[in-house]
Amino acid sequence: MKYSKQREIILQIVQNSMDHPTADKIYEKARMELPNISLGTVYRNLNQLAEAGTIRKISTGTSDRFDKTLKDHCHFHCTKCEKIIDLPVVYVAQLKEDLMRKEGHKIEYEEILFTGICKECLEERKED
Amino acid sequence: MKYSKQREIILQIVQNSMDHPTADKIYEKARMELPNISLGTVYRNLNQLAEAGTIRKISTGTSDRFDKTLKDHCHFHCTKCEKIIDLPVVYVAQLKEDLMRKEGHKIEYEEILFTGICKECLEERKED
DNA sequence: GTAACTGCAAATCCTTTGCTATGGA
DNA sequence: TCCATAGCAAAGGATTTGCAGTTAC
Repeated sequence: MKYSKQREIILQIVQNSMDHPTADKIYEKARMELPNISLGTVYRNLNQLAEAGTIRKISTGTSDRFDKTLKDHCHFHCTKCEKIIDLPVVYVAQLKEDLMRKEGHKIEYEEILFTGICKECLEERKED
Repeated sequence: MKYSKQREIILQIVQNSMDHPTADKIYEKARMELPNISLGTVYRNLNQLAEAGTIRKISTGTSDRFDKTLKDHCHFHCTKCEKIIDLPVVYVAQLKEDLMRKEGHKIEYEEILFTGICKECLEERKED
C-alpha cells in the first residue's frame, strides 16, 4: 500500500476516536485537516484499512461504524444515547471456545452486538 | 394489524426458510405465489413483522437477512459456502448474564455473528 | 516512468416514501 | 364506511465507480 496523507489522517481519526464513528463523521473530521478531501476517498481508504485488518467495520443495522480496536469485538449499542460501548473481551472468550470445540467451526471474525439501554441511561431514567 | 394475503405469504416464506434470506430473495419467492407483489410491499411487511417481533433482521455487514426464529440469536456465517447457521442459545446465556450483572446494562436485543469456515467446509478442505 | 492514489461527479444499490386505488373489518 | 394496505414509481441515502489529473516510490 502506497503512502498517502489522506489515508494517514483517516487512520489517525479512527485510532483516536472513542465513539466508533460513521464514514460520514470521519469525513467531517478529515476535512478539518484536508479541506479538499472527498467522501469517495474516505470510503476507499476505510475499506482498504478494514480489508488490511488495520481497522474494523461494525454493522449496527442502521449504519456502519468504524472501530480502531482489533481485540475488542464485543459491543453494546445504547438505543437511548446512541453510543457504542466496548465490552470486556473476557466475556466472549468462553462462548468462542465452545463454538470452536463443541461445534467444530473455525472462527475468523466475530461481531457481537448487544442492544438496549446502557447503565448510565438507566440511572437517568430513574430520576425521571 | 389488518390481514393481508401478501403479509401472510411473506411470513410463510421467512418461516419456511432455513437460509436466512435477503429481502430480495423473499421478493423472488413471493412472486411465485403473487406475481404482482411489489418489492416495496415486501420491505414494508418485513419491517412490520420485524418490529412486531414475529421475525428478525440480521445485519451481516454485506446485506440484511431475515430470520424466523426469535430464540436463536447466535449465528455463524460461513464465508466459503455463504450459509448462516443458527448456534445453540445456551452458549450465549452466560455472556448475556455477565453483561447484565457485571456491567449493569439492560439488554433488549442481541446480535451475535461469528464469521469463518464452518465444520463442513473445513472437512471438505481436508480432502483437497 | 508508472502504478497507486486523489477529487469530482455520476452511477449503483438497497430501502423508503408519496400517491392513488383496493380490500378487510 | 373507513383505515390499513397494496402496487407503482420516484425519491432517498449510503456507498461505489469511472475518469482524468496527481503523487509516491
